[in-house]
Amino acid sequence: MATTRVRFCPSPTGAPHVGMVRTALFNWAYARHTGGVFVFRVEDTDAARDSEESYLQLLDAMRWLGLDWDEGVEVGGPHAPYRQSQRMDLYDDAVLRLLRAGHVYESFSTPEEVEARHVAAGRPPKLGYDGFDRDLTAAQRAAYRAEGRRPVLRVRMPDEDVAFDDLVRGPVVFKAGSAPDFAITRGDGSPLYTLTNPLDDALMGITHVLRGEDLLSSTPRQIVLYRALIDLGIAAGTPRFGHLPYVMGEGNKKLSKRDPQSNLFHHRDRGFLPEGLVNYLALLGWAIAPDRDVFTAQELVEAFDVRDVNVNPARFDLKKAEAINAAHMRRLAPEDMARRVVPYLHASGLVAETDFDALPVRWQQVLVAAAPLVSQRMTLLGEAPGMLGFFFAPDDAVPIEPAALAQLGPDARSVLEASLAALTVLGDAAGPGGAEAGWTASGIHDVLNAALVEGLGLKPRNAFTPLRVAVTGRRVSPPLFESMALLGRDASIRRVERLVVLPELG
RNA sequence: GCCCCCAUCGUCUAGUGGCCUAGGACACCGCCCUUUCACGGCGGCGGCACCGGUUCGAAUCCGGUUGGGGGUACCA
Repeated sequence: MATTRVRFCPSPTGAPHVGMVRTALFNWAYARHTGGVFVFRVEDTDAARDSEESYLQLLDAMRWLGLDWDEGVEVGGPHAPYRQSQRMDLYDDAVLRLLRAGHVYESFSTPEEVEARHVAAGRPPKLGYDGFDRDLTAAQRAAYRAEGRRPVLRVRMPDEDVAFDDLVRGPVVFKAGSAPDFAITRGDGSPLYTLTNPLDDALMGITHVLRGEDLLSSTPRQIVLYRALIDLGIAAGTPRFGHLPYVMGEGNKKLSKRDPQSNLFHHRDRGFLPEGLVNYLALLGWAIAPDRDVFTAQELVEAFDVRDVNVNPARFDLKKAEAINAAHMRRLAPEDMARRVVPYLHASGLVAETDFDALPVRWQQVLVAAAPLVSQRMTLLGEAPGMLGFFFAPDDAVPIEPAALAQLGPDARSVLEASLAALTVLGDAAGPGGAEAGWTASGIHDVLNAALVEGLGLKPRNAFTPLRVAVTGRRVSPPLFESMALLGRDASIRRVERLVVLPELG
């Protein structure tokens, strides 16, 4: 059996779109699942809309998500180059052969003329090209050229139904005459997507075309072009097509490029894990099992088959995406989590370094130790600064939320004073001879519990909330005693002392 | 206008004629756990668009209706 060859072939226009990424993901997963080849080609034939910046973003997106490709831009391969802007001679050659064989013809009609003919004949104006130039004589063509007109080349559509078996939708039939003869070049001779996409697929031996549903109705045209390419010996056969459901936004519309949620990098900036996004995107139109929806890319690859892809459009649901991401967050090993959090800490100005390895060892240790405390409390890495910021702030400058202060009762000061008295008797660390007196989470808990809950008869909630505010500045924080243990004895005590004397207190 | 696709809880989905008085997840609401917030556990809310057929039997098959979406470019 021939090797499966699939491709991802975006146009570099604008920022990477989550719908586009989902298409890339399914192609990648299918290639990996079948042991096939994943080709990454860039379709930059529209100079007016394409940009180098967008091309770079595409690479960035694919690499970030871990969607590696076997052939294509940057890595090369037997069918290089993989940017269509560098393949123009190939297109020119194919166009010539198509024209000589009579599969395409020169068309001089302007859109305005076509429309005028429809109107004159009492037809709706927007019917599409009418085949007017199909059988122009050489003399007529010469006359048009003499007027200064430059023709586009059109493919003759057959007067018969075009059918194919869609990998996700099953049999699809387009009625004869429903697609007009279509252009494959512009008037200046430059090739259009309608030519370059199927031609490159043929040239690159693509066996399975998995793409968005928006291209479903262009499939009969591509099949007809493919027949011509087969006739010319350029294509070995027609690929199998599979049309993936849309990714929808709010309302019932395709997720718009204008919507920030459509931008992959928007989600990365907020702190999505690539694992989380890959997992969530795979859920849009596919399911790994009836009762499970958290899985790794590897598990996706093992289970993925295009034939299992759903036909319905799927709405991008940020809440669900975040929940999936949170599940992956909890799976991260402490050091892994610590490393990933650093860029977000840096972005918030909490640390000067952008990279974990550049951090002072003391802070590396704090981060790794704090990771397990916060991993199940975070949905996105972007929450890390809020969650961990108090570790990095100077003791006398920990920001204290007004709301956190406001919730404290009138006895907060006395609670803090009692805490101080209890804490100061605690040693620096758990000594070999006196474990109960060490500055550890359990040591701190025991001594505080004895002083406040048992001693003063306070409810745990009332006893520990003032301390939490003193140490972290917030009403919500990582576990208090573990945080104090990590922060260290001196820093913890200084922070409590600071709050005690704060005039705003009670 | 014409062509094509689609239709299960609010959302993502499982379901390919009997295992379905329709399963899971997110969201939401209770309760439990608990030093906050979470995690976790338990429970609840909530759906086969409609009408006909086929069949002993239909969410599943067929036809239609309605409702969405896409295409109909010298964009991709």
